[in-house]
Amino acid sequence: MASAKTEVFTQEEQDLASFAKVLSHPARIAILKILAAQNACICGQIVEVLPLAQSTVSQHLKELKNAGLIKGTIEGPKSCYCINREAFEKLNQEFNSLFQTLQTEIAGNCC
Amino acid sequence: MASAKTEVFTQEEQDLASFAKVLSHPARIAILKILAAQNACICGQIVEVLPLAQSTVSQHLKELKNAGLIKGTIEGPKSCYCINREAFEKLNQEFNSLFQTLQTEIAGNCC
DNA sequence: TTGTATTATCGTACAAAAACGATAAACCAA
DNA sequence: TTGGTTTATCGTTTTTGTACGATAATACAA
Repeated sequence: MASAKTEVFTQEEQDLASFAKVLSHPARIAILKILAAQNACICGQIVEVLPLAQSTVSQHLKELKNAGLIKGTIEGPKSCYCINREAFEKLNQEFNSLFQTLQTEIAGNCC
Repeated sequence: MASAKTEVFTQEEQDLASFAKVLSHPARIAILKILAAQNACICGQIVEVLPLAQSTVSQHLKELKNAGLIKGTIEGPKSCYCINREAFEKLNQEFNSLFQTLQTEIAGNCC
């Protein structure tokens, strides 16, 4: 937060940080699991399961959607959400790339 | 933040969210890369590279250390930090586990 | 058209994160 | 011991995140 002097960090670092931020709340992880496990794509079904107000769940869904991790379509008065597989494949790759970098490029630990 | 009603979410969800939160700032990702790439384990060297105040860098280092992602040892007046490989292996596994769950357990997309 | 159900958005309150300067703490060198 | 170097911590300010209730918007049913 604050200024963050975001200009200085690489695009990759900022992208990864943004994705991580979306995953940094247990409610959003729970929502993703719900979407993945069932066809419970309707917002109301998620509200029933989670102990959060409808407006709060809707807010989390919005963030997940803004990040591209889920897709949403309107079905009449209802809204249908589901996992965006392509996005997660990309995200998975980015994380793995970071992990590989961190684990392999160690020239020799000093601790 | 706020209450977060953390009691309701599973331990796995909370753990993953905590790890993600640590990675949710580009400065911390940059610090991890610096530690991995060089033997620049000294706090001062990181301060030189990043456009952040020394106190801010120290704060980020503390968070990384609290999360167990890096190890730190005191060398006289200096502090030496380095990547905790074991922690990253575990983190990598947890993320991969989540990604697999999200990508495989889709019973049939509705969007 | 009127009502009902569902979801999104607005406004607000509070908690947490991020940044910085200043200062304290720790250790080595002279 | 004194002074210099390095890092951690404290105090503060600003920004962001989280949560909720209330309300608006949307579309279907009667």
